[in-house]
Parts: sequence; structure tokens; C-alpha cells
Amino acid sequence: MGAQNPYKAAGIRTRRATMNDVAAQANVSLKTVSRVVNGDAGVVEETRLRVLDAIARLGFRRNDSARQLRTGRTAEIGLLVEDVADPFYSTVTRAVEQVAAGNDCLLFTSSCDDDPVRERKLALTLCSRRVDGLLIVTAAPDHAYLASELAAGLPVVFVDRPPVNLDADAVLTDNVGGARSGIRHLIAGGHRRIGFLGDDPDVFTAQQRLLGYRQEMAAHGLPVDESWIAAGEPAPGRLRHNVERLRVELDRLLGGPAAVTALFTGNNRITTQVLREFGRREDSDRGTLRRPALVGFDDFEFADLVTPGVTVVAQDPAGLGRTAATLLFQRLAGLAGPARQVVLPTRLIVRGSGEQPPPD
Amino acid sequence: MGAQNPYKAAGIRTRRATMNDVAAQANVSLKTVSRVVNGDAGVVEETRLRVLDAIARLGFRRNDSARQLRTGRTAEIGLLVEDVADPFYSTVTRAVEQVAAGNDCLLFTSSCDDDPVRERKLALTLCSRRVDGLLIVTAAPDHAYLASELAAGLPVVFVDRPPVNLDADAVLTDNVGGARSGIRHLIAGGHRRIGFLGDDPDVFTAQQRLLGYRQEMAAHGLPVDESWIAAGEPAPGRLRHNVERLRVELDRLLGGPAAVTALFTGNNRITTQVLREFGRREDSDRGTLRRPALVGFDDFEFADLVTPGVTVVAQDPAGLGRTAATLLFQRLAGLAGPARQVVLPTRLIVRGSGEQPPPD
DNA sequence: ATGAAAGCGCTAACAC
DNA sequence: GTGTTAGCGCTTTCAT
Repeated sequence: MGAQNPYKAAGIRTRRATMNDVAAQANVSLKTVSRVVNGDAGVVEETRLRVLDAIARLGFRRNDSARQLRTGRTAEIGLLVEDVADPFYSTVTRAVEQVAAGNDCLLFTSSCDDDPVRERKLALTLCSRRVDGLLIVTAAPDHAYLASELAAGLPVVFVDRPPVNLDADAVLTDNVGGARSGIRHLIAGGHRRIGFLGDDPDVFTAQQRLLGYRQEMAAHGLPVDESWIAAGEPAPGRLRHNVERLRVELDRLLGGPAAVTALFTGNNRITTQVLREFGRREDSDRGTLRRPALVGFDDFEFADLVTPGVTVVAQDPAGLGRTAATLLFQRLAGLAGPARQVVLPTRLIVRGSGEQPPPD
Repeated sequence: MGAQNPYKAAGIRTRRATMNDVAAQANVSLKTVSRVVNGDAGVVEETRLRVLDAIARLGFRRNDSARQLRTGRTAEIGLLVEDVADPFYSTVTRAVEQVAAGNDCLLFTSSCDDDPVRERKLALTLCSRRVDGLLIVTAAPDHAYLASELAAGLPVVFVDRPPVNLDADAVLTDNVGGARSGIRHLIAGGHRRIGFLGDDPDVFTAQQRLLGYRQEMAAHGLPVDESWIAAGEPAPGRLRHNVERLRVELDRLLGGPAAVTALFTGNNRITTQVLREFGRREDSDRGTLRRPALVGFDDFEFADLVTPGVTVVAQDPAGLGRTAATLLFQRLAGLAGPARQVVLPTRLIVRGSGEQPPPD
């Protein structure tokens, strides 16, 4: 508890003790220090204690940059997502973290905001850092730039969205099947006019979910009016980011004589924004508004807390992260062979909003 | 698009090109390659192009481990939180990420699950990695083990909870003031019997919020019956993690002749769990249950989507992360002087649940 | 404008 | 059980 300022001025970064310093202090060789630090066998207890004492006295801490340079392995992996603050991605991140920790690996995380340029820059920076592996929820339209890294032996696993122009592992959700199960549920409930509120098809998952919608409608011989589909536009026009735009589309789908009786929302952010809109309308309409049936893709923490509960096609973000990270470490452990594609199933969770029957 | 397997078998990690290889290929010296790679001035365009060409041909990528060893800086910082999957921490993380990115720094993130042993191990591992700085949401009861790192010049900033036995920067929320504002609001609404559902005082923030509750009650001359306080027990008994226990406490506070008319919940997980319990009871009681007034500490995404909306004392998790990270980079930029403590204000957000009047 | 030499702190390989 | 030597791939310093 000295009265010293704890924070040094610029550049006054004290030189840290090295193994050499410890060796001198303990009167042993550098190599013996290395053995003690790494817990290698073959050091007699007395020597070990002397070294440990010197380490404590000098405040020595092994410099992993040097170790990494020598061994070629960093015991670090990187994870790129769209936005860690999004519950979907934070859950993926947490699962990846856990697998990484189980393999004594540290994790770099970065949010790319669906910006391909940023994604590429970050991925390559991580390559320069010589991470042992890379996990990517990609927004880029092309991944050929990673080919040389893959060829150099870097395992890369794509999460939630597959790679383009690159032969690499991917762990995905069954987006088509999931969307179909949601639409099937609405059709079984008597709905024929079902609206789709999703993101632009630039986003792989959005495109797949829209495909599932079309497939299931077709499978039941139901025509689809293109006006029932609101898929937003790229980047700033994405419905999940653009509340104004979503409001306009919702008005369009629910208003007029061609109004839909049910809504399928393509991701958790659109679902919650739609709920917010419903709430707002009911406040002003004083209960005259009849909510359409609603099924959302992706579960969310409060889906059971609102009234009615929100029926969803649940994904398994933790499973996505866990599976992808596990595959990555299998690759690191030597698993050879062609790129794998793992597809995780979805699960329909019935809570009330999707069971609202059509009017009349 | 060769038919080659993209994933090599164990150990067949191709040797990567070094600056030396590039130098040979381009017929220049190692140093010139270094200049080109780092964008240093003083390389004639023609040479530069030759080097760039060699880099592309060899698939060279600078090895940052070597660079870090030489320069002593990693351009990496570490962040330790309780759980990235928790919206509060994922928001903190996102803010830190943004500041880090703005300073061309990568970010290590790790969840410690409020386990002091894990926290210490991770912090020291990050020190071995020679991160340029450390941000910690701590669960440890003592931080003296970081003293030597701080002394060696490593900037450490504590987030949300202050350090113990260590003189280091901290960025905190005004927990006492925030709790007081919430209690004051309930008192102004006519409540006298106000319950407190929080976590055990091992958690700094929980302890401070309980203190705020007591202070505000006292300031109004209101007696506090200790049976109104449910503060759980350490670790596995924490109300935010133990639904059973929370249910029992809630029954106790709301039942009997001494029932409270209002509830103050100490964090977002307790608040949402209480809402879930309310929902469950209303389902079985068929509307005979009268909800107590409710004010929660910490805002959450769906606080406005449930009915009634949840009145909260909002913290600013993004501000916490941003402020802490910014301070860290100021330290890195040479800001000297004594440890600072920054306290961020809270904001009461009125939404309905807290304005329910007491019965009769 | 370019290059040569030294060395960051560690581990690998091989003595003794 | 312990030590010696070499070198990982860069940047720094100083020549030319």
C-alpha cells in the first residue's frame, strides 16, 4: 500500500523479468527455469523451490509471444459475428467460449456489423496473429481470400451461414425446414393468406427462410401473392434495422382488403419489432385491432412473457456455437478429410400467438 | 477449385512464408520487405511492387507473434465478464469492442461465471499473453495478485465492481443512488411496505442496492421489516440463478398479513423471473391475484413489451464499457496519476408496473 | 533508398 | 537432473 501512483507515465513501462533473470537469481540455467515454469518432469524439488522463489521475487511471468513464436501455436482462436450484443450471437459466443476454455484456448471476438470489408480485415488480422483456428458468421459475398490460409493449414469453420467460393466446414440451422414447419403450423390453423416479413435475400438465412415459406405454401397448393412478402432491401433498408420501413411494410400487409390473416417473421429482431408495433397500435386503437396470428423464426428470452406468448421456430444458437467450435478443435486435433456441413434442426414452440384462428 | 481435401491431416501444417522468403523471391533485403509490409516510407515504387508481387505469390502474412516479441506491444486487450450471454454483459462487451477497434486493438473476451479462481487464472493468462491492458468485471474478493502486473505498467480498469486491496481505476454505476430513486418513486406512489428481492451482499452491486433501499426508507422515516428483504445466499443460492429459491422468497414477501404492496428487484434476471412467476400465478388464479407494484434495477429489452410495462432504474451498460475502455486507452496513451473512480448515473424509466397504487 | 547484424524471450534438440 | 546451443520471424540500429 505505497503512496506511489499506480499508473506510470507514458513509456515508463518497467522491464519485465525474463527466464534468464530468473535463472541468474536462482543460480540455475535458463532451461531449468523453463522446465519449472512448464511443469516438466525432471527437476529435483529443491531446485524447483529455488526457481519458484526467484520467480515470485522477480514477479516473473512467461512471455507467451516468445513461446508462440517458437512453438508455432498460440492457443488462441478467433470468432467473428455480426454483433455480440445481439442475444443470438452472444449465445453463440458463450458456447464457443466454453469449448475454447475446455481446450485451454483463449478467444478473440469481434463484431463486423455485417460489413464484408470489416470482416475481411478482421479475419486477416487474426491470421496475422496466428490464431490456431477461425470461426466466422459471415456477411461477405465471397471467401476466396481465405483459401491461402486454409491451404496453409488454418482450420476455418463457418457458423450459421455457409462459405462462398471456398471449400470449408459449415455448421448451419435448417432454415428451410424450420420456416416450413412454421408455415405448416399456420396453415393447419386454417390460415391461407400468410404474410412473410423477413430480411433481404443478401442474407443467406433470410433467403432460405423465404424459400421455405414458398415451398410449404406450394406443397399445400396455396397461391402466394407477392404483395404478402416484405423482404426489405440490402444494408440500411433491412427490416431488422429499419423500424420505419418495417412499419410501412406491416401497414401494407395488414391493411386493405387483401390483408393477410397471419404473419411469419424471419428473425428475432423483426419479431420483437412487430410486437412493439402491435402494442403501439392497440394503445391508440383502444382494442379494436385484431392481431393477426404470428409465428417468428428464432426464439427469444421474453417470448413467453408477453401476452399472448409468441409461437416460434426455435433455433439452437448454443448448439451452433458448440458444434462449430468442437469441429474446429477436431480439425486442430488432426481430423482430415473433405469439408463437412452440419445442419441443426429447429423446434416449433407453441405459445399462443400462432394459434389465433383466421377471422370468420 | 481443386479436388484436394481442404483440411490437412495432423501436423501437416505447411510452413508459411517469412519475410526472408519474400526477400529472396523479390531480390531485396529482409528490411525492405519489412518496410513494404509496414507501409514505411523510403521504398521506391518499383521495388515496392516487386515485393508486393512476391508477397502475393508466396501467400505471405506477417507473423505478429514475432512482431510482438520484438516491439513489446500486442495491440490486444482482455475483457473478463461474468457471462457474455447475459444482455448486460454482452452490451458492455460490444461497447468495449468498439473502442478497441477504434484503437486498432483486438479483444480477448472470457466469461468467468463469477468464479474467482477462474477469473484469476484467466487474468494471469492474459498477462502472459502480454495484453496491453485489462478490463475486469470482477467476482473476486481480492485483487492483490494483480499488483505486480500493475507495477510492471499494465493498465487495469475495473468495470461495474471496484477492486479490493488494489489501487486501480474503476468505472461503476451509481447503485446506491439508483436504488434510492426507485424506492423514492414507490414511496411517492403511496407505498410503505416495500419488499426487496436482490442477491447476496457478496456481490458488490447487490450490496450497494440494498444499502440504497435502506437509506431511502430511512430518509422517509419508514421502518423496514427485515422479513421484507430477500437477499439470497452466496453462489448457488443466488436468487438470480435459483428459481426455486426465488419462488419461495416471493411467496414469503407477498403472502400473509405482513405482505408487501410493492417490490423492488435488484437486477434484470430477478426482475424477469418475478414477471414469469406473476404470469404463472395469474394463469392458475384466474385473475384473482393482484400484482404488487414493481420497480426493477436495470433495464431490459422487453420491459416495454409486457403488460404493464416494467418501470426500471436503468443503468448504462454501453456507457460502462465505453468509459472503461476509453480510460484504459488513455492510460495506454500515457495518462499518469492516481487511480480514478468514475460513477455513472442511473435513470428512472416509468412504464406502469411501478405506478400501481397500494390496495385500499 | 537499401542492407547487415543483433537480439526480443522463449523452446527444441541434444549434450553431459 | 541439468546445461548449451541454435533459432523461431520479426524490428531496431546503424551502415552504406
